[in-house]
Amino acid sequence: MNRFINLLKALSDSNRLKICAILMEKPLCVCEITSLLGMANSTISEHLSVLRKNNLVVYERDGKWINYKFKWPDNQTEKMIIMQIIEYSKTDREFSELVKKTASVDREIICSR
Amino acid sequence: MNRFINLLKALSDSNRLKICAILMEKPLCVCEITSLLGMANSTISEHLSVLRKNNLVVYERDGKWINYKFKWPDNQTEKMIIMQIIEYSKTDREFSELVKKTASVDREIICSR
DNA sequence: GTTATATTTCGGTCATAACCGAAATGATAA
DNA sequence: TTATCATTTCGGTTATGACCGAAATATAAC
Repeated sequence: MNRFINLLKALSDSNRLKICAILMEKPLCVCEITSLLGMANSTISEHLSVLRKNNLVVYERDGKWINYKFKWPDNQTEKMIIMQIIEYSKTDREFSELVKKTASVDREIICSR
Repeated sequence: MNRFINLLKALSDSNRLKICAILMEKPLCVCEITSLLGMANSTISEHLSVLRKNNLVVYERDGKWINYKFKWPDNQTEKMIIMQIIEYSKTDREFSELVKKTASVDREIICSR
């Protein structure tokens, strides 16, 4: 029960919901997410830590970057609920534009300024 | 968007989720909810205030009591999401036992001790 | 090995939220 | 009008969470 409440809490933050939505588009490194959301990388890292603790993302190293990927829960009901929450949030304009921008983000340009 | 996030936040608290679940059973006064959840009535009142602000409950006076009722959102997607969240939370044992207890709660006995 | 750099951790600030008991409110009942 | 009692508001405490910049860590590139 508490596990489920924590899952809901993790999704009840617009920035984390945005991170989930863009990670559903494609795997991203912290730099890219930082650039897309316009926040400090430490903040993004902490959000990712919350999502990780709730098994909503996984990551794997790729050269000098770490790719974060969205991960659906095994439980079908939880999966359904999360799917609806994220899909519904995409009906928001700012939200959907962010998702659209995700396709063209390029770590080679963004990182190591 | 923020409206939806606030709705999720309102449901991301186990006590408020419990209140929603028991109000789906039948309308209850603050005393009854207080008794069922075992918390201070001021705390319950504040939780109800949050649910009210998010249009998840309505209330009407009934003699010396105020009956709180659960209210589904008009928006169908939101309704669906909330329905699944509450139904899923009822699969928790403690949660479902609380819901079961609701049927037999009686304000005449509980209130004005 | 040293440097560069992506990521995480840490210290700190600010805001918010859950909870309680007590006081205030407001409607009912006497 | 006064007393009663359900409910809300208030003051205060404690915990948590979002955010930042800076320091620490770890990996990769040289």
